[in-house]
Amino acid sequence: MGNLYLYWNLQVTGDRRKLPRPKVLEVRSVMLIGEVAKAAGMTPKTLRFYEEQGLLPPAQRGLNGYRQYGDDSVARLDFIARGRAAGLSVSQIRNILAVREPGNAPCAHVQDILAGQLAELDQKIAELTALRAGVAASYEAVAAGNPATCDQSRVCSYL
Amino acid sequence: MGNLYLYWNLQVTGDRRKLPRPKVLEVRSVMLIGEVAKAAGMTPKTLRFYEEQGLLPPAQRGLNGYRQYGDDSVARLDFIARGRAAGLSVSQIRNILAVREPGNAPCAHVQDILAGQLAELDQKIAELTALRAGVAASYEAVAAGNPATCDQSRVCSYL
DNA sequence: CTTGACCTTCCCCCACGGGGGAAGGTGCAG
DNA sequence: CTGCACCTTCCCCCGTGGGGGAAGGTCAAG
Repeated sequence: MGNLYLYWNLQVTGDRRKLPRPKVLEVRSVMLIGEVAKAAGMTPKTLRFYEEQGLLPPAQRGLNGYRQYGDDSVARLDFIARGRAAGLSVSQIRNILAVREPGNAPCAHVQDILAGQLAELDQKIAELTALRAGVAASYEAVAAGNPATCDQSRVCSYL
Repeated sequence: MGNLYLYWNLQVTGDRRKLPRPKVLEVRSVMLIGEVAKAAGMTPKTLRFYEEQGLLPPAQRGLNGYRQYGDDSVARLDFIARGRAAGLSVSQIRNILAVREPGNAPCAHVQDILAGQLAELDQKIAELTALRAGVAASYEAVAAGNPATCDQSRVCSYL
């Protein structure tokens, strides 16, 4: 966990003279990618991947080129994690986040996406249930049959 | 649809003189990869892929290098298609077929695999059902909420 | 003879969600 | 000074189930 000082901010904008020393004007904490990844239960690789995929805005860089993250990044990553745990794909999460960018709440959009997710889940559940019924029928047939009666010409007459 | 003649068989072993002409000693029908693929509702690419993956034995080759298939291949491909339709992975199907190779019926093995499939499907259905419940709860929260009350610091307070 | 429809091998490509590891820079401690 | 742990970019890899297309051989018909 590093610290970001006004020192740095003003160095960027030009004048650094007459400014208080570091440790005096601490502005906000800055985390390295590994720390923020750990805080979000992910790996640095995953964070770079999310940035590349547009789930995270291009991170601020320190003078050494290191990515700098604040607590808001952890919150955003938590949101992403919740979305993925909810079965949303990366692109769906990107859609939600993109809609929010301008500042307007994406609730309606989120609602649409969630409705789509519900329909998709119902579809998948129905497919798997039908598949399960078919597999169960095959299983019953195999369990009831005698291996000796297997039709050699069909590899397995029960499947 | 081509025809395989004794002619070819004996040409391979050497002496082809004194042999009956083709069309006389027809032995069995031989299909090209495209025909057999079409009969099985697949593409030639898929058949080569299955051969590479060990689902099909390395095909016999004609003198021109073309793969040669018989009706047994269609039956085997139908088995594979049934297995895939039943949700079996390529490697699971390979296991079943491998067990059958020596000649013993793999019914017990098939039964084990189907039992595993059932357990796996039940697991997946349970997961998706739980996920659906969570998504539905989020949906209800979003639908009941007022966008104006969105907590800007949390991206979307309902997810 | 030419054309078209087959076939062969070869290698690269898709989505998905990242992981592995190389080669090189950085920062702090001993 | 030398480790060590961290960071950077880069490119390739996993598994799943094939698809696309190039470059070249083969075969029958017109």
